[in-house]
Amino acid sequence: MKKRITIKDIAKELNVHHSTVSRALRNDPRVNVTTRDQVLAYAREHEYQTNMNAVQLRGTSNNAIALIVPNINHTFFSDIVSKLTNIAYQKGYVISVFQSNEKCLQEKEIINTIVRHNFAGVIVSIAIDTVNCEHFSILSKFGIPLVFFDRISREISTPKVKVNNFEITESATENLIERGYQRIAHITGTTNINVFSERQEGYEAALKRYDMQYKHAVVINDEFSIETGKKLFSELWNMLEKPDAIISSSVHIATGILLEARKLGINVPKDLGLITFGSLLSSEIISPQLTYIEQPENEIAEISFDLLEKMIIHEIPIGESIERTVQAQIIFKESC
Amino acid sequence: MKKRITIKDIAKELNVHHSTVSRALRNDPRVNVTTRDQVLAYAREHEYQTNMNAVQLRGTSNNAIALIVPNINHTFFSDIVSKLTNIAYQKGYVISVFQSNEKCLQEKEIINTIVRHNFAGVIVSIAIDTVNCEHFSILSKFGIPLVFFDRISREISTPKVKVNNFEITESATENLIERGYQRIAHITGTTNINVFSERQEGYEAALKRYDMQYKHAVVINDEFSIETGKKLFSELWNMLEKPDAIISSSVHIATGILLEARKLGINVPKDLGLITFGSLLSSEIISPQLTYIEQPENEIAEISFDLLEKMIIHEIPIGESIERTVQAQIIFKESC
DNA sequence: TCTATCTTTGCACACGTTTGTATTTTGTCT
DNA sequence: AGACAAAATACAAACGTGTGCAAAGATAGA
Repeated sequence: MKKRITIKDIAKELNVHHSTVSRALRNDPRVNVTTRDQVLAYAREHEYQTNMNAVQLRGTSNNAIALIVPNINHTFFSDIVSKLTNIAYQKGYVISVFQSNEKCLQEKEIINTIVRHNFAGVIVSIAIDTVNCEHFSILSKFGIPLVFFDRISREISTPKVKVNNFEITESATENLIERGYQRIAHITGTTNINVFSERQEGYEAALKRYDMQYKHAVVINDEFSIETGKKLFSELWNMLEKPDAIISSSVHIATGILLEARKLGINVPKDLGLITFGSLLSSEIISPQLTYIEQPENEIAEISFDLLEKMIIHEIPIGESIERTVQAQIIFKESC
Repeated sequence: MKKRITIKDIAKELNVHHSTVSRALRNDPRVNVTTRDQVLAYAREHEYQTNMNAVQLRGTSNNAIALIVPNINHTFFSDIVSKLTNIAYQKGYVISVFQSNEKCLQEKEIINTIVRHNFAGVIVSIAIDTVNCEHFSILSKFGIPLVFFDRISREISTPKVKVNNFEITESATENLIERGYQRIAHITGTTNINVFSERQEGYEAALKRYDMQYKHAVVINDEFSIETGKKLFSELWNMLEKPDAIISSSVHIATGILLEARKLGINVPKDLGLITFGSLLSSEIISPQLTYIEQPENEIAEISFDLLEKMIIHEIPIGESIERTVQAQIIFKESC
């Protein structure tokens, strides 16, 4: 466990000034080729590593990006995390991933951490728990680029990447109607999140256009789990006016519904139509296979990173209000 | 976009020296209560945030931990990432997650990044691609604590958390034998990873004890995907000596096998027994349900963090060779 | 009032880099 | 050889904090 080697150590050893070493390491043309090679050789041999704290303190450069997601272990987010990490790596940036656990308080503290550590930029999908987005404004105050994706805040003016939730849910609802379903229920999350409110609006728009009288929206405050889906469906099925089709914002919920329906001997898709947002890895093996709405994770990751990078290199000013929408699509299978 | 406020700014404004401000912010008893309150009030009002780069440069404290996993979007790892992130958050540490993509080269560069950014400690599960673990030794050289989990390196002397792969695979194999399966195949990964070699050894030990003549191990170099599983099984089923049971190291592979078997009209578990490591979220809904080996992700995360923290606070010296083994268990379902 | 002790604040340096400017060395041409 | 430009190097300051030590101020005891 030896002490970390610095440019001053190298300088002393080679009888030059440390500023020369600094320049040599960065291939500055002002330093003589032979001394540069000497420095590089010595540095390589002694495993010199730049101290990024010093570099960042000085404010010269900064390649650290922060990514905040509500959950790391949900497919939608873990896919995006994975993609973003790879894109960033390829472009010479380093991504740190943070998990808000859907809690506003944790989100706040993460933001503070990010400011304290001087990250070059932040990509966020906000927590369900978050109603007031005030804590994000500190980033702009400190001049830190910010990009929202999927779950965005209307209050904060900054680039955003979102999915066409309204249109795709409207379309899904219309599809169910045209297939003859009469009583379509919508299971979604709290409406302070744009994603869920837009889906709800799309659902309602379709019902209205087709002049359907049945309307039933369920807002889930529980965890989006299979268990919750089961419980929810058995409640739903005990109501006077049972639905004959369901659109679910969560594939876990939908899976729970499917399981419970199967247990109750309900035929999907005959007695119950089902469309869900998102898919499971094992979707193929489930019978009946779920019709699902596929969101373009790759595209979301790419656009988000692109926007952030443009902000970092000042191609896009901080606070600019750009909104990019990507297209989800319905993948028709057997459940409707 | 105002400039970041520093302790010197506060000092100037309050007509005290910045060292006093520094002490006040950290509740040093040496500073007068009234001036301390003044400082704290001013800091709060102007949203002062410590510059961690300066703090870390000075070497006073460091609460940043790095976590390297082969893939973020595989259940086993994303669960551990999620748990670890939460534990760390709760204890006042900040976790940055890195993804090696199973590539040794990326792993190396991540290690360098970690050294450059002065992380307080590292938790790693190594990439499949990694045969030579030399690049990890730089961490000890720089005095950075290191803990391996699941996929560990035998070469490096440092705390390690592993699963009882040998015993559990031996037990799984014995179970299949006692249920009457005669030709058991083992599908696993490259043997330079301890996880896979230990499983292979457990498999062989069981065969030997029961004096079974059929032995067939398949090492997968492809991606652990459903597609690979399908292809693999159709190959396997075309061999002269077909297996009548399979133990799979990957749930994706097992799922592919199940799908392909179903397609070929093979009855699971009658014609083919199947046990897999790991499970899918939707495992419940698949028919037949897969018998799987459950690994205690929570425990792995907890122990790993605990060991790392002890190293950070010097309760465990760097380079200490501790090995903790957690117990996996077989969850019996319908596939065998 | 004077010394002794305790409390509070100021001073200066260090952490490892980068960079503008000053200084030295080298090379070229007359 | 001398003058001058060009190349190479050295110097110093700065980024924001933390800390040992000195200094100043306050308090108390005699």
